[in-house]
Parts: sequence; C-alpha cells; structure tokens
Amino acid sequence: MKSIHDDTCPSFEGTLELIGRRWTGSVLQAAAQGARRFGEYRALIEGISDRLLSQRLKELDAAGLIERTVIPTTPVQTRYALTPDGHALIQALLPLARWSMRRTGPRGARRVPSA
Amino acid sequence: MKSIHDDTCPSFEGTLELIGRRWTGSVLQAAAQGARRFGEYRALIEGISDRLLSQRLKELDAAGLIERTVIPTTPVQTRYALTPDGHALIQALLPLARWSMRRTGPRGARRVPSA
DNA sequence: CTGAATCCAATAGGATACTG
DNA sequence: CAGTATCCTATTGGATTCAG
Repeated sequence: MKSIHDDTCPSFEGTLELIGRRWTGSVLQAAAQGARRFGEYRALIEGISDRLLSQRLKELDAAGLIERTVIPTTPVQTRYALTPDGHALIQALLPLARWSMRRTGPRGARRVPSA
Repeated sequence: MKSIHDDTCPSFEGTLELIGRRWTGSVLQAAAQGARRFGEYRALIEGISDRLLSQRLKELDAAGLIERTVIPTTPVQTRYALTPDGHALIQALLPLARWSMRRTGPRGARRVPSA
C-alpha cells in the first residue's frame, strides 16, 4: 500500500498549519470562485472580519499563493489573484474537499469534532 | 476550469482546522508508517510531548480517524490504528503532500511563512 | 508504558473604532 | 474601498510532575 510517508517532507506540517488557520480554506475557496477585490472576498466569506481577512490575505501573499497588486486609480484598487502555485494548491486540495464532503454529506451538516 | 467550490462544503474548514493543528500531520504520517503503540508514535515524531501526542490521538479518535483499543494485558497495551476513514484521509492528503514537496524540495529545507 | 494534572507563555481570534 | 489600531478573551502549546 502506498504510504503518505513516501511523498512528504518536513514542510508538510507547515503547509497544513498554514491552510489550517481559521478562514483560510474559505479565502482560498473565494479566490477559486473568482474573488479579486477585498470586498469580493468579504462578501463571499460570511462572518469574517476585516482584520482577519486582511491577515489571511497577507499570509497567503507571503506564502506566494496569491499576489497582491495595487492599481493606482482613485481611489486605489487592490487585487488579490491566485498565483500558479495557488492554483496548484487548490487542485491538490480537491481530494481533501471530496473526502470532507463524503464524510458529512453534501450539506455538511455537522462539524468535525475537535476534542 | 474546475473549482474547489464544486466539491466543498461547510465542514471543509472544520477538516482543515483539525488536521492543521500542530503535530497532527506528523501523527497521521506515523500512523501511515505503521505506528500503533503510544511509544511508537512518540519515537517517530521527534519533539512531540506526551501531553500533545495524547491530545492529538484523542482528537483523531473523536473524529473517527483512528481507533483506540485497550488490550488487557499487564501492563495494559493500547493500540491506535487507522480506521478506513483515516486511511481514506491519508490518500486524500497525498496530493497535498506532493504539492508541499514540490514547493520546498524533497528535503523540505524551508518552512512555509506564516505571517 | 501510557497517560493525566498543573502551570505558564504565546498565539489566535472576535469586536469595535478609526483613516486615507 | 481597503484596510489599520486597539483591546480583550479564548485557545494552544510547552514543560514538568505525578500515577495506574
């Protein structure tokens, strides 16, 4: 049988911790859905605060998964677009998303227990 | 283009937060490598404390990803084995592990920035 | 060997208000 | 519109000690 061990490395934990932060999955989803402007992300992610959205976008930018571009109009526009790496991550996340859906049903009724 | 949105649900975030906790990825790796006894996990996961290993195993048990079995010998033995769901998770995690490896190189030199 | 208990430090997250 | 600044609380994680 194929083991996860064959394909992992010390940074795997780091990746999990990055995308495991609250809202990060939703931010990636929003990006995959085409969100580009700050307000678009905010509209797609129900319940997130400005502060955390800003923080998550900053983290994903630092990780090279999205790219922040400031367009000098008045007022300035800011775009957050997926990088190729970010796109690849989305693809790599699909099996996990399917696994989640299979476990909890398409409507995701319950939450995975955390303790 | 295929979007992650097509395959996700509210519990996806919950899944990410579960496996995004520190050490959880390593615990799953250890399980995939065949660890069953508490001490085997501890030996495979360098640096983890008893408290956190115990906590992670409890969480994964509660999530139905591993099963805890107490064997009444003296002293008692305790086994933590992957459930079918746990196995499926490992498989679903493989693309992500490969993605991590591609980003940082097989030796995982650097850590993904977190802020 | 397999944990539970305790204590402490660091971090994360929520709410709110404010700004160019 | 796109954030930043502050404050506060809750959660996490680390270290150590104790126990069946």
